[in-house]
Amino acid sequence: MDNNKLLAELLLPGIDKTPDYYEQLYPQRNLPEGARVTRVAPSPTGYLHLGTLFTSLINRITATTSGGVFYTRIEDTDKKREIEGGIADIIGGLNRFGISIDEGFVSENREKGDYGPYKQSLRAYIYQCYVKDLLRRGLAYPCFCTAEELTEMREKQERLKIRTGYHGEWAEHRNITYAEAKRLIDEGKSFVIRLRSSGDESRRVIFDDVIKGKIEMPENDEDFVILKSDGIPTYHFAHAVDDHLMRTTHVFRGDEWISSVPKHLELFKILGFRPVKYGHISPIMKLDGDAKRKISKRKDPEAAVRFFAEEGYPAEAVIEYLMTIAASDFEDWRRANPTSDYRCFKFNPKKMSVSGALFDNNKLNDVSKIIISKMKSEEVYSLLSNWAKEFDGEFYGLLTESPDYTKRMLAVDRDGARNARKDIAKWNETKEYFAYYFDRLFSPEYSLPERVTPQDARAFLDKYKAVYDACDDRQSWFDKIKAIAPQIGFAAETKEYKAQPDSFKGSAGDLSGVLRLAVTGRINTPDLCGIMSVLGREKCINRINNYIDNI
RNA sequence: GGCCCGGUGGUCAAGAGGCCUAAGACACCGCCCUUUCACGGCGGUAACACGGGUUCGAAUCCCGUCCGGGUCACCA
Repeated sequence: MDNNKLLAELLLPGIDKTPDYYEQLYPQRNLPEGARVTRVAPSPTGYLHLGTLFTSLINRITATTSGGVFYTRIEDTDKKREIEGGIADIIGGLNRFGISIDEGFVSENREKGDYGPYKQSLRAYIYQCYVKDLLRRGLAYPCFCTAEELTEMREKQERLKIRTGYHGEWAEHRNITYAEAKRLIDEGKSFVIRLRSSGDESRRVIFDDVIKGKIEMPENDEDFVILKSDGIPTYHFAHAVDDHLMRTTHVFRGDEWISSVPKHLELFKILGFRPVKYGHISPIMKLDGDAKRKISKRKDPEAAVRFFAEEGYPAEAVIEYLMTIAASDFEDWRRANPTSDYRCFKFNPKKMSVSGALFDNNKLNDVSKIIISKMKSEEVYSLLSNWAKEFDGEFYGLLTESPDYTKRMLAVDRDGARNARKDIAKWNETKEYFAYYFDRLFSPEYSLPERVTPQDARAFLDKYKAVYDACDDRQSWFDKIKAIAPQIGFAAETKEYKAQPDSFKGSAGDLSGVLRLAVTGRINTPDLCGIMSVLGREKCINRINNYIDNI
């Protein structure tokens, strides 16, 4: 047996499957021409991050647009950094945001599909078969350097001002013999397996990124690690093997990966795999002082997708906003198709921004307001109460005490309104917004509109009480106010007042302001007539009386 | 520092040599509508990073400078 084969047996004994076996086990997918197979491969080292959601959305919509498959794969090759509940949060989050998963992990512990297992820690044996094959072919070798030795080497390279890394002359164990390796192993030394790179730094590798276009870089010539000392592959190796075996066609991932594309391409080549198409996504940025930077898990609460749920942004709004960043033609499409599901949008990665977009809260709020304004009261009731149940117990109690009352409240200026209000962006604003509907939250200030004296206010309210009828429709409701106005020196019509401001104390509008303040404690509200009708006679009269007593 | 990528209003962006006196959206301001506030309508402020080329003509092509971002692990 030659050196390579001896080495392969020494390093990975008991690994007896060959690449051919897996090629047959995971056949080509039977999909129509042009269908794209995409995936998202989160690592459970933290909770669902905005960037991961964004990446998932792009991969999802790409698969959808092309009639392909979108799957999830858990990249848990770094056991040290893994956190409890990470998978549940990530997969659960994708589900909550309506990113449907065709294959792979569909919940914390359930996976489906024929290309599994979809968790890398369960695929160790597969990777090792491929590594062993590389070893036999002389394309990989063991390296016994310790972390300290590697650091020392890098420092030396830095001192010498030459390119750092384990390559060329610096690749200490590149030509290790079977005998040496055996001796070191017998001594109990641990080792990693490195690729024996045939790349040349002076040659260029060119690839066509579906988002960024043509990119040219020096070839990889580093003998990077493919199998760690614990027998688990590095990201690079797992990516090549998994995406090939799972028959992925397109990989959309964060653009921090661009610089490792030469490594990946080299791997695809020596493994005999057809390379995937890459699309590198620019990160979502945030303004920090006046510097733009990648949104960060540690510093920015909005980095965790959970934040949006807590704030009470409807999932649909977050996705809609993300779509506007993802595709520059999305808003045009939306204008042309105001009621279509975003999933019907034909996504074209060429329309993606090449540079990172600043996260724009104004825009998110606007998008969210539009979405909420289109909902009917039933839908608002269901989403709002679900939100409150999780994040505001007191409000939840109030909201669900009388669902019918709450729904009538939500219907004001909404169901059947010709112009939808756009004043709610997220559910955590609604407790304050709807406060006057609930005695427990109602805390009036007893102020007066400009131009109205306490005497006039009382006079108006006394007269109003006498004619008030809780069943009045909008028109008769306001007609009554207009009828009272001239009796106490106010103009019935605003125009009248504006034409001759000196002839009147104010207009009927000022008087409705008095009523508004009395009943809601606010100077601005949605349609007062509607509000009073939801509140009911008893509450309105009580509040009017209290107001009269307190001004 | 090496290697990549990028730079159009405050933000997201359209723009592929003449259609650019540079779209649209968000934000901001004003007016109109109006029982308040919104909604809606109309209008406004505001940008091609800089310097050289190429060309009859440059936001668009080339070079340089500056600025921003990413990456250089047994992390993904």
